[in-house]
Amino acid sequence: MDFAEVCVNSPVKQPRTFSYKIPQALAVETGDAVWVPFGPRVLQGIVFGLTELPQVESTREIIGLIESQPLLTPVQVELARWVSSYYLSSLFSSCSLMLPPGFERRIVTVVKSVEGIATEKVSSLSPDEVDVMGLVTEHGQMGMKELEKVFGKKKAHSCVQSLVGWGILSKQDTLGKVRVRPKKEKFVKLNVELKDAQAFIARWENNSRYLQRILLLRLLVNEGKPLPVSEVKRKIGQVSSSLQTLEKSGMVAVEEIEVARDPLATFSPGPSVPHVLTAYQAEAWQKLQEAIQTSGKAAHEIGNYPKPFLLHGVTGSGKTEIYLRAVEKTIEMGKKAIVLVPEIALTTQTISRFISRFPGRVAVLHSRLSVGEQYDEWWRIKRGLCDIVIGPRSAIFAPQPDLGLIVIDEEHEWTYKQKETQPYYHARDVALKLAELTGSVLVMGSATPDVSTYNLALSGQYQLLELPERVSYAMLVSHPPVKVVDMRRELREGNRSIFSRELNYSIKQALSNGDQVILFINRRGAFTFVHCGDCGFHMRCRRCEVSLVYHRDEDRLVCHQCNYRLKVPAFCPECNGKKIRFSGLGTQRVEQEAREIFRGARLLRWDRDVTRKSHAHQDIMEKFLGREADILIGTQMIAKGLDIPSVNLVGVINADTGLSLADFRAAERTFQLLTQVSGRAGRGAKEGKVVIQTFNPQHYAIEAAARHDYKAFYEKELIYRNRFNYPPFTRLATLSYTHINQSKCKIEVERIANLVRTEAARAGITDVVILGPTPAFIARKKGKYRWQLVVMGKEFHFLLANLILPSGWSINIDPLGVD
DNA sequence: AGCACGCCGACT
DNA sequence: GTCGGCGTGCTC
Repeated sequence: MDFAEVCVNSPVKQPRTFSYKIPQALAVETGDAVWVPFGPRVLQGIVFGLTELPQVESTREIIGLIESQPLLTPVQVELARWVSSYYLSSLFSSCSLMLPPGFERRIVTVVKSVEGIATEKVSSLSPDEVDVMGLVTEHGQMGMKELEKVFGKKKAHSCVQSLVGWGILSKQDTLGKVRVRPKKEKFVKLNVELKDAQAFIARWENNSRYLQRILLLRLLVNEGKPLPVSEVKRKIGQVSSSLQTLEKSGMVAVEEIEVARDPLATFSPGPSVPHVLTAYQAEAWQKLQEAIQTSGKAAHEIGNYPKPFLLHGVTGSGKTEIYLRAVEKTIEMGKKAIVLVPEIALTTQTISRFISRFPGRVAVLHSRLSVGEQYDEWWRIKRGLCDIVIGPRSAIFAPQPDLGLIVIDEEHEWTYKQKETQPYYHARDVALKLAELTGSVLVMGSATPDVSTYNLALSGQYQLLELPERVSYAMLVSHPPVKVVDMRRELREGNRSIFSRELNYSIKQALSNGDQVILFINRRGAFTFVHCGDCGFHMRCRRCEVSLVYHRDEDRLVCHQCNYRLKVPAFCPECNGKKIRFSGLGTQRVEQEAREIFRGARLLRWDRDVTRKSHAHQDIMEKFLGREADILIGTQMIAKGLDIPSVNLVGVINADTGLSLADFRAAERTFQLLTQVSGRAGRGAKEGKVVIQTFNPQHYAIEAAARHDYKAFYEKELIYRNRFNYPPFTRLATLSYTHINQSKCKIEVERIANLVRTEAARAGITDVVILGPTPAFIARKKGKYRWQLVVMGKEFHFLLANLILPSGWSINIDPLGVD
């Protein structure tokens, strides 16, 4: 094998590998990170495979290894290949997901002045060139980036080029700074026999000049192991001089040892409660246990990997206990696990249970960890030191060796789909592929499974495990009764408050009983719609096609898309009218009105505006748990993970906000959210109550949520999906294009639409429909127009994979929601 | 990123 | 017919 197929970190994203010759002296294997020449520069690359023959005749040589061991396993290389081809993204971007944090290093161009320039050359330079030369000579050397800042990109480049041509300056590519390296700490240890040290102590301990040295030696003798210098300093004060003397005399040695930073410091382990399984739990556990046992015996080696599990369990049915046992069993079989949770900050209660059940063996991957901490964790995992990796969607790419189990908690959550940067992957789909590649057992859990997931479970693709009962502290509890209030009727009967009479009464009742209340409203801000009472003009963001929301605490109009902020105008910008009207409902207004109506009640608000600070989630949760507030008002955040026994009433202020969205998944989302919110009530000893306010009381999503009836919802939803041929009956992809010029944007999208349609016809593809061009749901974002095509069909992969799109385009496979 | 290549307009 | 603007594509 003389050649390597390498995917390079090229600024032009390439979905393929390039062939390089392996130098005689270099041992290269699949998964290695290498430096390779690429055009005029040196780039980072990942070896995807070794071959006898290159793709092209003339090849260049690999420069060297970046790390002495492969950073990706063969399975990960395979997974990267799959991610790239499925999501139509570059190979390197897929690898990036799996590489140690801070791995990517840029090339920095540095300009230096050349020694001994003949002065006669200088006289023929332009004034700009003289300035550039002057600045560079003054600093000795300068980065190209800095020069660009001073002179502008164009000028800097042209001047540098001619100066280099004259031989006055020289240009060199160097590597950018390493962003992270292992954290090292100085340790001090005894460098002589124990008895020699003791003899030294005995001899000098009464001499005051030796005080520090004696203290230090005693400490080392007593501890019997190397100690961090920082700890020594903490215990016996300043020691650097005596340390130096002892080191010189050879009594002690100081060395640097790599240490891991401790990211679990912020998690307090919860109590580890032994559990007795209910009959349903026991049945589910039985099947899961069998699968873990067989897969541990490498059944997948004959191409027979275990069928994924869907654990459908109502809120509070004890899914976490099943996960914990599955992890335990997996470890017993000598394998390791990855546990995915939707959002670390909102699932601390679940994570604490893992940490206390498996102390010292859990790695929690948290986006709030510093890059350094993330780097340490990556290597700890890679070295096989963590039996369990818990994290958000990206944790599916953790370098966990000997993988035997993948758990996806709250499988239906949308946070599992990456939508900020390419590849736009879904962690659930990646997990399915990874489970297949490693023969791991995959457990997806949810109270309200994704309609597509449940459909696959019913069709036998997944094994369905059902937990239909609620348990609390080993006792069976019933679902709280849900009262649906028709807000049209409230209006008709003269109640214009945002609280229905039912909810108003229930809150007062709960407060007088000393119970806690949760109020759910799915929008931030105070008023979500601001318009002119005279001409009807409505306040919109000037860069995005969305309404501005009035935020009372800062007295500003805020764009929830681009964060643009604006003072409320005193006059209408259109007709100069004075009647600026506020309407629509957000958390701040609910807080305000609740303050007026329920006087004396202590309120707490939980939305993105108050959680921007780092530990805010934890703070709010603890405050509410510690009964420092009576009413908690919040957005979806309160619907997740919060397990508070003393909450007896949950009020949904407006169940319809999600329903009105132009998305075929609107009903599903509403059902999931309402079910989750309702699940917050009555987790303790008392029976809870849920009040849902709505203008659509007959909507099937609301009716089914009120009856806690997942199956009824699923059946209605599936009929609707089938009628309009939406997933799971088809697949979707959106191709979107952004451009500052509205008409250019539209023309380009029309061009591609025609291209795709022609190509589909030519290739004889009949089951693919191309919708559009249409403006995106948010037709303009941050000043750029957005048009898109929606591709619907079962087999569009071939069609899209061969499409060549100019820059400005992006493809989203299996998109979630409107964007 | 940087360089080659090519297409089009202004000039000898 | 030639020179050179820059827009586009390629780098194993």
